[in-house]
Amino acid sequence: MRGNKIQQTMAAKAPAKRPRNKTRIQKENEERILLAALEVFSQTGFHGATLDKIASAADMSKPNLLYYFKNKEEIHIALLTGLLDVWLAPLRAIRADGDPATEIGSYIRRKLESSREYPRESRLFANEILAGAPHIGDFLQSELRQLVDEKADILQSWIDDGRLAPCDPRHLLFAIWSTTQHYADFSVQVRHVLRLAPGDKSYYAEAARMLDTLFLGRLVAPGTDS
Amino acid sequence: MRGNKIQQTMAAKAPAKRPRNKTRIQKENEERILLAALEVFSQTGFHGATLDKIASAADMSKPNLLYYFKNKEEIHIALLTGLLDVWLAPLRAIRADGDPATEIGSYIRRKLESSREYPRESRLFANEILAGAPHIGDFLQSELRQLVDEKADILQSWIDDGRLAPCDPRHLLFAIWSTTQHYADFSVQVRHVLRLAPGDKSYYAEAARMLDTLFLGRLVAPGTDS
DNA sequence: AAACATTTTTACCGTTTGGTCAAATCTCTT
DNA sequence: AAGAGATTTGACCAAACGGTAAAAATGTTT
Repeated sequence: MRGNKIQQTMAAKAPAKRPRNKTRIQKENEERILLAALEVFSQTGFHGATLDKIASAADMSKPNLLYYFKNKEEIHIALLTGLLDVWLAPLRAIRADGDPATEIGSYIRRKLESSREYPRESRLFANEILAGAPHIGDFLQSELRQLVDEKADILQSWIDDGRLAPCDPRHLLFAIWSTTQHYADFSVQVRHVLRLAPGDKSYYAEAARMLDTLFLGRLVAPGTDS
Repeated sequence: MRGNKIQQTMAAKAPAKRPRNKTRIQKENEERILLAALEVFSQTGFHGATLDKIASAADMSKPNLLYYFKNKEEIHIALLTGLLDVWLAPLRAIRADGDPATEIGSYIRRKLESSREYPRESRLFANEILAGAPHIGDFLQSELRQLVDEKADILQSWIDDGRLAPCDPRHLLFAIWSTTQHYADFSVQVRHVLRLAPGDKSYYAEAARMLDTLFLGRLVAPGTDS
């Protein structure tokens, strides 16, 4: 009841105006706009982004931009919904019949890879969640929750088999999400602490090592606690 | 050369207008404004916040608000700089002569407590970092970096003593920051996944257990990997 | 209670912003 | 090459926004 605006408008106009196949120009320009919007939204957030900035980033006039998307919100929603499948792909890939260490390790590597390759998408998502998820509340409650339920069951079965330490599987996922996405969302802080130049992404190698130790190894040496 | 605007303006006006002690009303109203601004900024980010919203949240007229802070940016900076000491307090408390497990465990608990008690502050900070830290870049490069250097040395000494697994100490801190702050910054997502109502913070108990297992215990059972 | 400083309000201003409209131009099909 | 439909543009608008000026009201001090 919250994130279905696209479908509503589509459905409402369906009888009056048939969808028509997309033109070459249409496809090209929509792609250009979404690319420009990703850049702008991820840098300044929804409210900080202006149609003028997006239009100029897409090398296009503002009215022309609004010929393809009827308003700013629609661009934002189009970006987010387009992102969600890619976002969930690493989690979907977890297999119940795999080895826990292997599966979790691969998942972490995929999420970390995702942070390194798609930092703008990560920040777009982070901005949306921080703002209270006004556009993807539905997704969180349906698709995401269902997928998490599924995968949590797998993790739970591993726990029941004694192959994974007893813990709340969902919180384990939170830990993986937060640590991996941190490197995209808080990259400015990471770079300042590590004294790296703006473009430098060399820290990802060390990050992978750290997360391996944390999730697959043992951090604190045994015997030190009383 | 980036976050010293307050001092500049203060210094510039110093000879012309002495600082004068703050009035009762002044102190009261500045506090009211900062409280209201925290609420608004943390909900909508810097650009999404408007002076009208802040003023009305502070139950005050806009010009009256601008009598106490000369513009929107100054309110934002005042909030952030006021936050930073509180933000670093948990890290400062790490002692070199303590037990690694105890010290790290306490640090995690303090950071988690911080997320639960000050979620708005956490989101304010997250928003600022996501936006590229335009107002606290200096802080990240100086105070934060120096403190991290200090504490990283402590962690490194524990590693050298074999009391902590070999890892990059700074990345260990990143992992603690991200996992603990996640519960404040991404609380909407956490709640949706866990099927909890908006105000419900009951997940913090389970979060603490998870992070203990992760950072102080061993997640994946030994012997499962080939 | 007079005198002074502080605080608050009313009215306003220039700019930015999201968005519209109709005319002009371009593209594709026949 | 003509016509229809798709695309692009320039001119424009109302609302929202950050901020100002000066007068009015209030508080404080003597």
